[in-house]
Amino acid sequence: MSELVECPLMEQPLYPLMPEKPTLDGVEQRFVDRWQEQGVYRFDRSRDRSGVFSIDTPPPTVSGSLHVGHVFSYTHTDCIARYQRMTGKSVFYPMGWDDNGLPTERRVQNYFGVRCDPSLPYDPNFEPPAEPGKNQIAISRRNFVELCERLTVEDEKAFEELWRRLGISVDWDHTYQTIDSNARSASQRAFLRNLARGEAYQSEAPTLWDVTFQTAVAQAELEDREREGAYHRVGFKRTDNGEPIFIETTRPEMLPACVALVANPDDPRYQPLFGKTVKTPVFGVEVPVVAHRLADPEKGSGIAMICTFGDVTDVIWWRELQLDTRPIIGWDGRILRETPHWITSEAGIAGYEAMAGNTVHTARERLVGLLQDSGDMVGEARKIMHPVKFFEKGDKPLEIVTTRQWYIKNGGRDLDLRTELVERGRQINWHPDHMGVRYNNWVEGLTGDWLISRQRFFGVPIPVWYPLDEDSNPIYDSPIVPSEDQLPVDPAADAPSGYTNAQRGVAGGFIGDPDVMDTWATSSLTPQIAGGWERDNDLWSRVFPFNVRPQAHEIIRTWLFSTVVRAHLEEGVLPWSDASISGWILDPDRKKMSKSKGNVVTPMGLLDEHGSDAVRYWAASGRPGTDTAFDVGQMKIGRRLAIKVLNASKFALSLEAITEGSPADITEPLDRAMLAQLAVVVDEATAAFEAFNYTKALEAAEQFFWQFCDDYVELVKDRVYGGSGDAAAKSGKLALGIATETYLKLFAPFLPFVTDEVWSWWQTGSVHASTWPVSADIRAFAADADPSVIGHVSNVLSQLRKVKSDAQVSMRTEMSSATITAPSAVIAAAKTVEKDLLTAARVHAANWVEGTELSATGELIIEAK
RNA sequence: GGGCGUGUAGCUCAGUUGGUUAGAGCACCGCUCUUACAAAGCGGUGGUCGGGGGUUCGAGUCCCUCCGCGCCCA
Repeated sequence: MSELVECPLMEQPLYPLMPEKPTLDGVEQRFVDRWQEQGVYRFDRSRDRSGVFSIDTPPPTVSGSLHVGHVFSYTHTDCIARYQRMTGKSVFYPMGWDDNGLPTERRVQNYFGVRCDPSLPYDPNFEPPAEPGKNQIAISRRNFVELCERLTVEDEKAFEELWRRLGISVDWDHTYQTIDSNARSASQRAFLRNLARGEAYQSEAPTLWDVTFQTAVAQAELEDREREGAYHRVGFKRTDNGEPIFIETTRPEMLPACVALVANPDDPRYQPLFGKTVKTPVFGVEVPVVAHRLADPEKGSGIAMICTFGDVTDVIWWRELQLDTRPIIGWDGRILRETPHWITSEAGIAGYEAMAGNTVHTARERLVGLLQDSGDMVGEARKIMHPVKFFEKGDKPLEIVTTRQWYIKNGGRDLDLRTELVERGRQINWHPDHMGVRYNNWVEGLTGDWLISRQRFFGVPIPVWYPLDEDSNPIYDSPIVPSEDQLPVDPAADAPSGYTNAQRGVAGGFIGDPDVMDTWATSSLTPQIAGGWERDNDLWSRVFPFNVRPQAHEIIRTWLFSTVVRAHLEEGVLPWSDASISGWILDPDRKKMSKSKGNVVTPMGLLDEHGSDAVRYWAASGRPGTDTAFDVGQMKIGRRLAIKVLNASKFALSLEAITEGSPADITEPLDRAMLAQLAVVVDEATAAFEAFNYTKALEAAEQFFWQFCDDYVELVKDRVYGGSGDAAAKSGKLALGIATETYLKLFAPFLPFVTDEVWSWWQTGSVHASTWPVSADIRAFAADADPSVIGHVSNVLSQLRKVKSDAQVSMRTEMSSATITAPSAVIAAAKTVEKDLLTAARVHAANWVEGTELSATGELIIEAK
């Protein structure tokens, strides 16, 4: 008994919380819970704007599936967020869910077996059937939206679970949905202010139209797809002498909509024809031959027909040459049933009747038959490949129809605004820099304003009504708008002030605008929605303009640009100072990963298999803006790194590493040299993070850490055990402690779980709530040591190890003497730490020889067995 | 067709304003059961930097040109 009391060494170990066998098992769940309980990532709204770092987090489309790309890009942002938090900023990192739009509508239709009919009244007691029936049940828009909301709640849970498990440090108290009432209010408020300032307007104009979805499509949602088409060579007879003029068209079915032929003004073949007229074959309609620069002499026969509206070039010609309007395509994509008034000949009327009511495909077949019978078409159709415009989510070629739609000015028609928006793009700090070019190309290539109305259901309604005249015709020129305190409104369900719902659709009453806003018209307001614009002015003043918008490069033209437009119009500022653009995930064949190719991987499965830190390590190794290969190998390296952090830290702490001490305690040149190197690494990592280059910050930390483990720890081991006395041991313990604390902090943004695990053994609180290392503090302990010394010493140590490796003996083998040849600078460096070096290499005596190349030889002491 | 990016070891990638014999990790080969770590450690092999031309005392790096790949826009 008494012996135990008198023996201080039998007291508790220095770090009693350190486990006997450290492990990564279960760290994710343990710390996810702990962070939530302790509110580690809670936004501190006592801080003013200068103390805040705010992130305009991309709201994922929750009805889409989770994929590796999510893990990839959100990790990038999280690394930045964690760094900023550690530098002392209060980080505003909200999460949003993008529920709007077509994908959700489709899922709701299939899942519940319903379809939306906006003409129906809201049924507050509606319940969908337990199993979707054969026929879809028609329900009101509000009922439909409620089902959308019900379904997306489930989707959001899956996303939230993944983010938490991945260790994304968002503040879950600031979560929004792009369809929730705050988002609806913000979207409608912004729209009403655009309207009041003349920035939003409605127009009856040719509009790209998806016949499947029955909705208008904006320029930003277009994509060209290469499709097979065929040139049909068709003759138009001159009205003066009956000679045929041959055009080549891929859309012969548009012939009844023809308003002119067009050729390039410089084309000598057709110059004599300008000002003359021709007659359309079959229909016998007289049309002029006109000149325009956009007519391509190389294309087809060099002369083309202009129709209402076969393609976007037709629209330009129609507008600039002020041609007639002769539409023949309906909103359903079929040829209009009623024979147009401009077709008057008997043969023409008969020809039209053969096409009327048909799809364009059938109409084409019919008309080609007629043209061949009449001899107006020469030969067979000649097949070609050509680009055709599609809605990015659609699978039928777009038609152009004339409809009344809402627009917001975006510089597509107003040169001054365009100049301002180009300038805004220049003001953004792009990461990487070259992504700004995409913005610029897009803005300068705009051909019209932003079409924001959509003929869909699950979105934010356009908040206007129209009065009806005595004949029940809407008076579109004088829309009725709500006051801002009435928002959000649903014009399909709510009546405007001064009216009752009994007057809906009645002469002298009103109707609501039936349309909803484009998804981007809502998500362009994510800073406003998340930041509490006009809802929580206190919050707004602390977070706006935001610091950074993280996003993918393919939506620069849509999300990024539209957000700039809204902030510019409303606030006259940029919505954020920086944009950090992440790249794609490529599969090992360097193809973009996609579901259709069957090469996507379930993110949760990855986290289960490798651990969150390991997957994050892989993600963080993808440089900003760079496409990155999906690489399980990198995840395994990440896992090894996490385990190494665990083991190395345990070892350092078991050597009684300490952090309490003064610079005077660091007496050993080796320790100073290591700390000098560490200070440089801190500078590198800090500079990289300030430039949003998380990858470079990780590389700097990692490189230091491996060398620290391989060389410094080996070099200092014996001394810390007491081989050179107490003072020399204390110097090593303090240096080990400072280094351990520092590398844990440097790794914390990347490996949040393992670093907090180690932190919990010997420090209080969370490493994520600690402070980012300051190089000057470390440098104070390093005195004026040269940071390059460690590198030289490592190289010498390697050479001494090589002697043993070549002799195929254990590294524990003693050497009675060693001869080291090296440049003078290396010798000088090594000699400053000679005792540590020779002890670690188990060399009894060293002989230093100056030479150009580093090498070593030695006398090994082989003990007889 | 136009724009941007990219091409460095078998694979994944670093290579700062042009400056000694081009680096790291994985893989591979060899060694060491060493007391933090054998799912580990130590050592090593491996590249005419996509091809060609040019500027320069000197080019992975700058210029021209061609080729491959990716994305964006037509």
